[in-house]
Amino acid sequence: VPELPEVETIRRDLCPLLTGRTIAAVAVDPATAPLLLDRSPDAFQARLCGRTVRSVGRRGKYLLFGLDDGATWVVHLRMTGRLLWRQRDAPEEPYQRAAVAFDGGHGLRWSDVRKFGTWRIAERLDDPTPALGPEPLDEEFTAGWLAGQLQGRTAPLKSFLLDQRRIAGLGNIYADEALFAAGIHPLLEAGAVGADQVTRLRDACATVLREGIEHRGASFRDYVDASGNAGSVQGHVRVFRRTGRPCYTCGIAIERIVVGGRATHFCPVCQPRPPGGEGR
DNA sequence: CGTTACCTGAAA
DNA sequence: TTTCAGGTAACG
Repeated sequence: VPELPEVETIRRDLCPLLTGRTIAAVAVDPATAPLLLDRSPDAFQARLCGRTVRSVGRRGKYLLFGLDDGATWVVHLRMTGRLLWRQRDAPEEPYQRAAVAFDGGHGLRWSDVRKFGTWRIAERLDDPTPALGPEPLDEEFTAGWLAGQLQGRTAPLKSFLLDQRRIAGLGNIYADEALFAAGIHPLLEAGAVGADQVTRLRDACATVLREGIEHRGASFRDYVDASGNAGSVQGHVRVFRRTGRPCYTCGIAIERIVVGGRATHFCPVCQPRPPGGEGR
């Protein structure tokens, strides 16, 4: 569900609401706790209560709540996780699995149909996230750097783009959209991307993610922002889930294949199959 | 590197 | 009833 633009939208919404607020209580559904938390619900609550939020950050698809004692509360929404800012006495959310009450009468509700989401606490000196590639909207994400990463890789380019250790934050929607914007077939071997294509690919990744943030994320299914409102990216995609519908550029029907176990959408004309073509 | 499992509900 | 879902970790 949430990729970089969705997580960034939530981060921007929550930053002014949470910064300076102090955690008053943490409640977690006991059946969900073993999947959600990195410790017992009691230990988690004890670790967070009384802490004040100093920063609300993001790294890839991880939300990072910086606490006043140097620790970081690390949240990953995975497929169906939602963080909603609600008044204390607001009714429980559908599939609400946890809640964090803050001073001031509001709190965060955690809703997660599939229970894949994770909360953990990273202490001051811990790495808050696993090893991730660069932020695609940062300066360090250059064509030269990307070319070096692509070098020698045999995986399909689509799979490369989804690998968070290479680039942090692209998911299935924006990977398909970036490949369309760059005019590259998703099955092209990563190491076979040409020098001119690398530059287009770098720019395409940054552009689709920036536009995704501008449209406040993609609500094809479960995603909503911290107020419960849908984004509008789904009204602007060129290929994602447009199987059989005409390409906005050339009019040919968009195709759907499976790459690395993920649904993949592309235009067979605007993203021509590479010569010597990958098959499957 | 590719495949599978994790969990649940909506859509086909 | 079966398939599919925007993510990742753990497999072989």
